[in-house]
Amino acid sequence: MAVDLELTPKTKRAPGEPCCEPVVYPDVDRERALRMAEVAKAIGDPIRLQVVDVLRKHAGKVCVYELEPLFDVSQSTLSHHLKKLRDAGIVDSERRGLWAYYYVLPDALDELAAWLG
Amino acid sequence: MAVDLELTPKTKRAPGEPCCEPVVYPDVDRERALRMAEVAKAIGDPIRLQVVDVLRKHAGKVCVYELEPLFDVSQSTLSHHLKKLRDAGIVDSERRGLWAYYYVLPDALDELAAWLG
DNA sequence: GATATAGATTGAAGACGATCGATCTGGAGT
DNA sequence: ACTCCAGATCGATCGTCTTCAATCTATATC
Repeated sequence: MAVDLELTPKTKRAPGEPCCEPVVYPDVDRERALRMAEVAKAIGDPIRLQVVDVLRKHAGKVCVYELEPLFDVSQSTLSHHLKKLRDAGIVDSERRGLWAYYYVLPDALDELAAWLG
Repeated sequence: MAVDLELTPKTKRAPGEPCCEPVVYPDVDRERALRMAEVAKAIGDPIRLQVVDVLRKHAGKVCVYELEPLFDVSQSTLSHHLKKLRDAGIVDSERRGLWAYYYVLPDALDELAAWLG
């Protein structure tokens, strides 16, 4: 039960059989991982992913009213999804009269896209 | 609610003020959205994202034993995260002796990466 | 066979997410 | 002023996620 202060991992391994290459650290640091994971999580729902797809293809602005019939969820649920996308910094909206126009923020997906390769 | 087959939206809009362009359909169909969202959700956690990053940078195989000290979570939590990545089809593992070697499956991230641009 | 170890699984806690109907808000039309 | 409508928010339900300690399962060494 003696404590081993060597550079080797916390317990001995089978002699003559190295486990694997030396310990490696992630190239992506925790902050970057948090940012990218937040974006990934936001598009980690099929409805939100399709919403982003529609908004991207219509580079202009699309109002929630037109979005609604495309998805098989209630108005409040869609509104909730849009809020998630807003909170993740992927989309933003602009109000004109009764309608709210949504659009994908430029560069919002770039870091994740670049990491994915 | 299913997509409305009429050309006009379900209620009248303010006269003289068109809401927006005609209804558009997502280019990404539901099945593709489900597949991509599953992958996005799997990397939608900072630890899992960093795990994938380490495994990708070390195109070979890295065992869980080497992975453990890199992350500030218990062994069972890390094992659980690895299972999520396996279930999402992002990584796979191979057992050799006591150790389990993980690697990112080729093409696993391609569809999402391509969609993100 | 006995013991140690890498890793998966289980069970439980608490936080978080998706969804809905109902309600609230604030512009527009009458 | 009153009504109507697009959209946001609220409150509730129910399921999933993250996390841990504890246990189980193979494999390796003695």
